Amino acid sequence: MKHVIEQLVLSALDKAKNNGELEIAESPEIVIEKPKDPKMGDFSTNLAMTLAKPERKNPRAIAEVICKYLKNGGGQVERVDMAGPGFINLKMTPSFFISRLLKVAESGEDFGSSTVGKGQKVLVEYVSANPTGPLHVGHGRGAAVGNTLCNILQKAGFDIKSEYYVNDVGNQMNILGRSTLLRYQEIHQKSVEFPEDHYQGDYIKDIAGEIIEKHGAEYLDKPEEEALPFFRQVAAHWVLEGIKKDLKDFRVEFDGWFSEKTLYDDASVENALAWLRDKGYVYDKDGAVWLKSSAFQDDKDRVIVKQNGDQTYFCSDIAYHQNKINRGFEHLIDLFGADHHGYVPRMQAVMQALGYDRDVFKALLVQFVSLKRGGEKVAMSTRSGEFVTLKEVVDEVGVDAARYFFLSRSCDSHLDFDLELAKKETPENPVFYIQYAHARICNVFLTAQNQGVKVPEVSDVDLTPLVEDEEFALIKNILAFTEVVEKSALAKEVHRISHYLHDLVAVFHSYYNKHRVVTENESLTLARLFLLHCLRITIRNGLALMGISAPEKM
RNA sequence: GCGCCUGUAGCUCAGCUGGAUAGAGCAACGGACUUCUAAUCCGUAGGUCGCAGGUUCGAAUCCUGCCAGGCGUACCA
Repeated sequence: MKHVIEQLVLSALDKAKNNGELEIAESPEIVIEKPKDPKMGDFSTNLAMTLAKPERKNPRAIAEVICKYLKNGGGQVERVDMAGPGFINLKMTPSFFISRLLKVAESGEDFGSSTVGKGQKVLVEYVSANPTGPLHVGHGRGAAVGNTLCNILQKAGFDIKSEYYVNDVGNQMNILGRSTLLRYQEIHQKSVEFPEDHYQGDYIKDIAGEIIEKHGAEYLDKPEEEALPFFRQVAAHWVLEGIKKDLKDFRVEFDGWFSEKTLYDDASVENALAWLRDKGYVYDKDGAVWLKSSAFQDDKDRVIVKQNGDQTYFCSDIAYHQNKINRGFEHLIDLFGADHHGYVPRMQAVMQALGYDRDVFKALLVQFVSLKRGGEKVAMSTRSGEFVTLKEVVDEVGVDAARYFFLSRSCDSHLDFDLELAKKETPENPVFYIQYAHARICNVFLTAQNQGVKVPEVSDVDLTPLVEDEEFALIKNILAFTEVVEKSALAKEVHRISHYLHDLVAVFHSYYNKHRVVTENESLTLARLFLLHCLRITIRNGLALMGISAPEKM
């Protein structure tokens, strides 16, 4: 919608330039805003103020010229005036909004989509938690944000694929296997010492128990070298399947699950290293192999092969990200927990070493979640196995509430997640506010239906009965949806959607309390129903982006 | 020490990349259900935007320096 206004302003500038009233040496950036006070108009621009310097004129004088040429705005501009230090305020005609509202109904599920992404191929990698134990709340935040970011980017016209990178090789896997083996022996009354750095969680005992069910004491007397691969494989599979299920239950699905192991099997890691070594970005020191990441703005060089010959995770990350680019992705977005932020410069260094622009890689850092229960902090520690899992949270508060809490805060601020609050079905809990609006609208349609009124078709609806300020406030808010999605996509800021929906729905609730929709006046009823129809589409589409349900009844 | 994030109403947070009188929700207080769901609405009250400088027509927003909290600073992930 603002693009249209932009065009109007641009053409006004052109005319002013052609008539010699303004110089306009270079075309300025047009910023269209919504004035704080609706009395000021529907749109405003500070253009005259930004032009003051290059034009060497008083901003008010410039504004006056622009206003003059804006007045013939193709019959869409009702009023244009200058205010304050040089703001230009525009008020549009009702038909300007009405004609656009019709398109909302036409677009339906598609409303909100745009082409700002220009079909650029983007790979979003998120969660990617080590498959050594169940996901906890922190992963949940990453999952909700990553999933929603994909939805938003897609809606904004990016070509998105999502991926979970499975670290299925390395020392962590060995420890997982060994933890399971030890528990297995323990259950068979064998006295074992369970090391502190092994996985303490009860799920390890569950896995061992399942192995016993199928294989009994078969592995009890086998040497560790023989038993370990089996336990490692079974445990890894068990954990990964659990993760997949938890995510699915959380409405998070991936386009792909990428196994780290395959990068070793097909020699990708080896080849990447050889290539980098050939370029002189890899060298040997102290018996280890290093990447010269300091050549690309990283603090220091990083080890990729340890003294003992094991590769670091960072090593296969190089091959993995090269692999992503080889698959044709133009932008790589990784979601990291805040504790991984040290990884960002070294990944950007990798991009450069591989010969790409460092900005091809973008990390989205998601800050920590601190879990509370009625204001009291819930302690969490992975090592001791005392963590609150995603599943537990979802079981307790439900998917909708959990996702809403994760998605309504900016990623780079710490999140206080209060389980008691998320669970409450009272006005203290903001989750239901949006859903309630949707249910209310559905109920209005039910009432209308019971009285034999049908929702009008786009082709024959008469919207002239819509005259109330609140109605136009609603229409304007609905029409802003596409821009919100666009901006949210470009800024990669997921939380804008929930704030937008909250504001949108507030306007509705207020309207609902003031005006009746289903009345004796048929043409008015039809027009209002149509407006609500468009509103319902917007709420549904917005909630769909966030992966939150839109209930018809509450 | 260095790096990243954060500091806005009693609490939880927005503030659209420098604009007009800093906004919501919750909590507090006062009102609105014989009328499409009161999980709602209307109103009142609540602020030295961490502190101090700087940049300009204009700063919560940009720059510098402090202060406070979180997270990093591994041949762990």
